[in-house]
Amino acid sequence: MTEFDLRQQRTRDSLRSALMALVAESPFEAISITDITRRARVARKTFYAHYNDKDALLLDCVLPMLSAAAQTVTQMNADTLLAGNKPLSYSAFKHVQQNADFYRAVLNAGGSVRLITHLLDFMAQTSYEWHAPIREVAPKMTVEPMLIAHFLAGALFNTLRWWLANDCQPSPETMAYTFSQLAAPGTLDAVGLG
Amino acid sequence: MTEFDLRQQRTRDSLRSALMALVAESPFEAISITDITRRARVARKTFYAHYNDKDALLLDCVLPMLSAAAQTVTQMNADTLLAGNKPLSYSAFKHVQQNADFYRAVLNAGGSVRLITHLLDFMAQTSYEWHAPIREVAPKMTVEPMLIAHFLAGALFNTLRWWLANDCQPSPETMAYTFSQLAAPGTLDAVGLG
Amino acid sequence: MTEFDLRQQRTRDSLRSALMALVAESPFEAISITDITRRARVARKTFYAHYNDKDALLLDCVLPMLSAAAQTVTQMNADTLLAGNKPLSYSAFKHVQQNADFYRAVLNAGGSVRLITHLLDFMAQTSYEWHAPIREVAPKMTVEPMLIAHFLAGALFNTLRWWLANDCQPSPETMAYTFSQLAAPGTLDAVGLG
Amino acid sequence: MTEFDLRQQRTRDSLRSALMALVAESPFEAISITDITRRARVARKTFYAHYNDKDALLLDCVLPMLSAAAQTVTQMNADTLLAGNKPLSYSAFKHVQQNADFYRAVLNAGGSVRLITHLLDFMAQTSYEWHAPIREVAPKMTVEPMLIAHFLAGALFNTLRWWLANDCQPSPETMAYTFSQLAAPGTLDAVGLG
DNA sequence: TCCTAAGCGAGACGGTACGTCTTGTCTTCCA
DNA sequence: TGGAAGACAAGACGTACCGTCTCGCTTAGGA
Repeated sequence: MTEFDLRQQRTRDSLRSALMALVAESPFEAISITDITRRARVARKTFYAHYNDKDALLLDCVLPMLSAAAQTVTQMNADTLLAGNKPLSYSAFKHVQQNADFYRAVLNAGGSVRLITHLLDFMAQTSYEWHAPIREVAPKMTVEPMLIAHFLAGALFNTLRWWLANDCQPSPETMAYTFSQLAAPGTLDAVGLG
Repeated sequence: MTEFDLRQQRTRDSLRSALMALVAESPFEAISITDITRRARVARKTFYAHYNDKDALLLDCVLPMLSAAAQTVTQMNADTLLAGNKPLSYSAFKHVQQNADFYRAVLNAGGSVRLITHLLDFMAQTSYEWHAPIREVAPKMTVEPMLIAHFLAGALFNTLRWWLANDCQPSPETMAYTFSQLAAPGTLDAVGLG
Repeated sequence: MTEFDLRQQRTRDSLRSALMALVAESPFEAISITDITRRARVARKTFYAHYNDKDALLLDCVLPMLSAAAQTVTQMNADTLLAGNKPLSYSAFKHVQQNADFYRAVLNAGGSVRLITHLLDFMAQTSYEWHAPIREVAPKMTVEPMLIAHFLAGALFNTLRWWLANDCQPSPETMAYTFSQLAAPGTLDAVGLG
Repeated sequence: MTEFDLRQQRTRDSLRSALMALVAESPFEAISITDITRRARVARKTFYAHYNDKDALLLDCVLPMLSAAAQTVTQMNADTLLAGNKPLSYSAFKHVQQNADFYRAVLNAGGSVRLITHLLDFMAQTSYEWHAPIREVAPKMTVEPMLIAHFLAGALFNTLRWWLANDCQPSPETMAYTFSQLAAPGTLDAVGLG
């Protein structure tokens, strides 16, 4: 019961940190389940008892971080959003900077399609939810809100990729400001708040 | 001499159309080189004589289409760019619509990281080159131009993904117009043309 | 522990009998490892976990039979050797007759060099050991004993080949007698027992 | 067209010496037709215009040497055979000594079954023909002559293998004498000339 | 001396085996 | 009973070789 849960939790942790360690050494594509289980000192069978495949483990590494990062700003209301000197994207730049090596390994040529598409969809969804308060005060919605969400998610995603390739220069603060500068006018126009 | 080139060209064509056919049937990830060579009636060795891996073949399928699509607007000058009623993104939406099944198969969970990252970089590069005339007349550049290019490339990329999932509704014309509506204000601001 | 050994033993048996079956159908040279594993319902990897190549498997098929055949006469002493009405070569003729199809397939043009040379060396070695009692009572050794052993091994080997091509006619008893008739005088002379 | 094209002869020579050179460097088994044609500066197609496979070329290298060696003693008559101080096997030992590296490479584990079995049969046939004069004067033939021929061929063959492994020690003369010492008594007995 | 058919080099190709790798399933034993 | 250890079937991987093929160049032998 509790004991088993603890053991299982420990196994999952081993697997997660094994993958994180391996990703720091070689491209995700090149890492085999054999590599992961060997590194985690875990039996092959045990891996499959917890995850269906490599990508499931990868997502299990990333999702908790994402939820955490997302929640830090979810409670903001419309006013803060429009007036805030720390734009929403700031937490994204900060989070990516803190895990730069990991994201560099995973969002480029040797990385994981599954994670990339999941990230794009997750960011779009989060963006959609974040902007719910705005939609409530928006005078007119000339553009499908989900389209805007995907537009912003894609823009942020590729800006992050460029920034990672650029050694995370300039600072997250500057990046977040610039991103808002590029993104805000068009999206506010689109909801009649220009 | 000419003969060899012709034979090789025919082999490449076989491989390309085999891959296109297979991509229409099953996710790219699940397609093996054995599948491709069997379908193309080509020996395994011959595949490797022409391409290093599956992704190289995939890129060879896509790049010619991309260059063609890109060139249709490369010659436009700054005036046309600013005043044109057919925005640059239009050719992208049109092209993707014409190959909707292919891109749906290749840009989602079962697709190719290599192609996605290549596409993002290619679109950023193309965007950068397309906007060269604008940069020449821009009064001030407050934002690194390459950052803008990646911002736009990501935005367009994920908008296209959403649009593909949405059965290419609404029309390419509408999409291109909406995309400009979202993208133009912020980017023009950033170069002092707001 | 024991279980693993049993499983491995069963795998080896499958492989051995698959090869024996295939050798009865087509020349050894023409049998691929793919053929063997398919017939044995065994994975390719598993084959290589047990043997380095086709010849190693072939030897593993033959060696146990040879040791068994060899041991049936190893304990004979010098008296029996000189006086015995069943000469040493008899067990060879008998063994080959019982596996005639196998040896026909494996000792001729489509066969295995590795096995042939191994057989020649094994027969020479066995001959050398069998004749140890004789050497102890031999008055003088005018010829290097190992040379005699190879002489006899080669003679027996090729006599067996001719006999196999001759449909194992005449009987093993007659052959063994004839072989002794041809071999004994010269070899006994050479050790001063003529 | 002349039935004796100089060009074709030169090509065959190139192939033969290429093979001889390669055999001196690596085991026959490990030599590919690609290796041979590259070494001989000959096109792949051309190889197949002259030989069906590697073994055919190998035999074409060996057979002329063998016929030559065989003919040096073919004219001897029965008297010379029985009284001669240079036994028949002498020419074999001499020939093998002159091509020791070649035969070492080709008659052992990495060698050619085809050549070994051909050699055994050739030697038996030659032995049979050489002994024709003896059979004419033999009072009684208690043993099938072809059996004797194969007995002697095998004995000589394996004696040669042992001798090659022994660095061709002792001299061909001694070996031929010893070989006769071992072989003659039994075979002469068998034809009633003991 | 020229001409013409052959021999030939170069090398792409289909087919197929190679030896290695990874995946997901299974079984046995230990804690 | 959960997990470590690891054998196994299935089958893809990238490489190698074989035998066939097409193409022009070269060249010998008959005109």
